[in-house]
Amino acid sequence: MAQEASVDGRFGVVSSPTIEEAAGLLEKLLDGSSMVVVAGVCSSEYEGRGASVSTEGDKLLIVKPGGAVILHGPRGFRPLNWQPSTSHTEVATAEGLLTLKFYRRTPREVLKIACSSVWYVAWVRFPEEGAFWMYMTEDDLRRAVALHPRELLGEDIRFFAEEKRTPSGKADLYGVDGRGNIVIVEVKRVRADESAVRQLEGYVRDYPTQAKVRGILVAPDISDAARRLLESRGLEFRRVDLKKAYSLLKPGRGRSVLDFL
Amino acid sequence: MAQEASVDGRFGVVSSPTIEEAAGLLEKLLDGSSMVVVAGVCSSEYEGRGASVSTEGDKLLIVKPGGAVILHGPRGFRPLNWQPSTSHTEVATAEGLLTLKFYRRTPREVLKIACSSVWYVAWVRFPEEGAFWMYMTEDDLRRAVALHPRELLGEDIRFFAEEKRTPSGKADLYGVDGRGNIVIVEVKRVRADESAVRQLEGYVRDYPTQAKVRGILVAPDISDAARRLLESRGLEFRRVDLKKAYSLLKPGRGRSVLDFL
DNA sequence: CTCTGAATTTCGTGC
DNA sequence: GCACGAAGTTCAGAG
Repeated sequence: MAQEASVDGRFGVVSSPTIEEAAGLLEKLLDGSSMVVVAGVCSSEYEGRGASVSTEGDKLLIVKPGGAVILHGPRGFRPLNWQPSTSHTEVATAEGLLTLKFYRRTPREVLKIACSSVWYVAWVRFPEEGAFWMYMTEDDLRRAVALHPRELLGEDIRFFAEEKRTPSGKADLYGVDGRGNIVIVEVKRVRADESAVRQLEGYVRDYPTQAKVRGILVAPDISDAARRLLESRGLEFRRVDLKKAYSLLKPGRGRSVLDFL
Repeated sequence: MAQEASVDGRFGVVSSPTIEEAAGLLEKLLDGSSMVVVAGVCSSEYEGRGASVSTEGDKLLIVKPGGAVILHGPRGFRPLNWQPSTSHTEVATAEGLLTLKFYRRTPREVLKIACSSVWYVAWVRFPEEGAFWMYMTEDDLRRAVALHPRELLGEDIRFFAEEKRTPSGKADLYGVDGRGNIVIVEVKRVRADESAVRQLEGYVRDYPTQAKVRGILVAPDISDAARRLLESRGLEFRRVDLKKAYSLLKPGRGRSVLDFL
């Protein structure tokens, strides 16, 4: 039998609901006003860009106001199934099962969940969103390199373009070195691999000139295979210290974020 | 004041706990035995490979038996913060806040969460994991192409290698066409973009022969820019019908999964 | 361990 | 809307 606890205006919890009670609750809750959690024993089916099936097991279903649907199993960081947004939702009961269907228009896909038991249904109404900031992104690193080439690359390069379109894609940085050579820089904030070299190779090849074009891969590290590929293509690698790069961007700021590294 | 509901062997819910009650509960629950959900008003801080901060807002914290930690805000599919696995967890109360710290060894990173209110704490003990299958992956498509080149590519190609290492990376398929040309195939299950062309270009260039090597990009679609790049490099594109490809793999099976597409 | 590439990748930005 | 590339990407498979 269902037991309710603390169902006020802000949030609510109902534990051990019957299938019918859960369906009735969700009918109301899945209107986009609430961040809803359903825990129970469920199976799932996804059809769309791919297809997947999961058999009965303990699952955690999260439905957010924006229409994001996330189904977690007991293990792993990634959800078993999901829908980044939903255009239509159906709640029903059939043969002792709570069935939920989440449809998406583009791309066309559907996620079906069937629960034989529901441990609890919990929700928070009109949840408030805090602010969120992220630091130490590739954008930050690229900006640091563009502003401080001498400190980070060991030479003076005057950069004149960022994120410029070429037939092969968008290159990070374009500049001219002390001898007047065109320099194309590809920046990675993680260890560079072969795909990074392929990117740089394409951008260098695309540059419309007969003159020598230098290609420099800038990253905190590079894999052996990537380095071999890079050298065979006549490209260069410059190791960059992330702490140094990020500290160059905000010289006055406290470095608490970096101390941990 | 805390209200408990249905705390039996399998799962439990406590709503409106005090900060101290929540801390006491989590102290016991975060031992790897349970799939735990905490809803409350929290802020977060992450430091490690990158760094991020979120201010107070309604959050949903999920901690799984394997040590995965996932912090969701009210919107979006992706969590604000996470830890794919945790090596050490700390629960404490300080100045009216519930503080949780999740540490990871490699890479070295830490996620700190501070909650001023806790709406509820809910858990499922020793959750059972169901089975999971995924269909219509790139592997499936590659196998279909390798087994049915005539139907899918419009010509007979005898494939003799898959996923072979080259200096530029690992190419999907190697074969010989009717005229004895080497053919390298790159398969994509989604629309092919420029990076797919760059992959193929590298593999073709790496093939150790003076003779002509054909490079074929096989995908359901290709972007305009990718097609231009592909053609400028003398490579080929073959459109493949995913339904057809997947049905070739399992001719006898029902096609319910594909009917939706 | 590292490396490589897929992923129902999602997400943001620019066109 | 498409397209391109980053992501604290995660994940699995191979070496």
